[in-house]
Amino acid sequence: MKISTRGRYAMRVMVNLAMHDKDTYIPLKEIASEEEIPFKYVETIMTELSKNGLVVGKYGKNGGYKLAKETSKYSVGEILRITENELALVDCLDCKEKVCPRMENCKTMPLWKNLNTLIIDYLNSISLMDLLSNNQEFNFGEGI
Amino acid sequence: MKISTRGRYAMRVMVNLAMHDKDTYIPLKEIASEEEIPFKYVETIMTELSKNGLVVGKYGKNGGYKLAKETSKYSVGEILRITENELALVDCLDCKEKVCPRMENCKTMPLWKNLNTLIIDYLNSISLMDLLSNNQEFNFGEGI
DNA sequence: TTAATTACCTACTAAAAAGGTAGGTAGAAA
DNA sequence: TTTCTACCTACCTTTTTAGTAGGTAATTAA
Repeated sequence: MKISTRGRYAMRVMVNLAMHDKDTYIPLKEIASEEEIPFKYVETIMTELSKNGLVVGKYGKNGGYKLAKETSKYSVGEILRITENELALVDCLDCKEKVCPRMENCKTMPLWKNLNTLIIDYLNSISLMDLLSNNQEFNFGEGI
Repeated sequence: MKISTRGRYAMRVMVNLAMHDKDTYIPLKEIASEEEIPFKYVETIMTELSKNGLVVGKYGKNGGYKLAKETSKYSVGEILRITENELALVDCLDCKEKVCPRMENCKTMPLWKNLNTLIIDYLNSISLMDLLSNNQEFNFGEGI
């Protein structure tokens, strides 16, 4: 029950990009060193984000990565969905998996289902833009 | 970002116990076969639950396990806290870990912190008794 | 008192996942 | 044409997860 390093790194890189000028390409080398993330590792993450259209890469000198759209248009959920291998909390919830034969009268299933919904809904409700603000609470109540 | 098999098994065993008579000891062998969980594996889980006082074990013939208290007195959170190794979503949130040097100006930290609180609060709010009801929603709104 | 039954304990192992490396090729700009 | 960068493929190491094996220690029924 942990967010993987991949997912955390991805979020940090996205935030980092979000803090740069919207239209300039930032070399990954820079980001990696700023964020203290192993370059070669983050490279594999970025390739995936790029393939999924979340960032735009550009070859050659003055190349690098930039965001593909406005920070307000990214949800945290869509970023993590790519870097974590699907966000389903238990395999039984993952449509791609064969359905569990116990499902029908499994007393614990609703728990996972509800928890999963809670998490996904929350992650989908937070935008990359929200993270940039210094308000530590964004749209989640009560404080910490 | 998955609930471990350990945690899921633990929940199923607890629910199973909860459906039996409150005062009779149920041999683990029975539960394991009913729940189709490898006996030797679930044994290690039960020992832990027992050591932490969640269930009471009794040796010998007519021995087995029973719950230590009313089903309404268990929160799902307290069961999972034992079987998952701490529920903290990212290590940075785990008090036992050394504090991350980036913490101060980490833009992603509030996200994890809030999400973590959301999850823990939810798990703590659901009781074992809630799971027994056929109402698939217990105290979580909107439906699925 | 003995045999059966059960929890409890310790140690191991196999498989999978996570985290990280290495060494390239392809494309673009100075 | 050199330099810089993304992008691709394959591998390696460590950690975690899931599961086994083979006992010992209480307890009860016969």
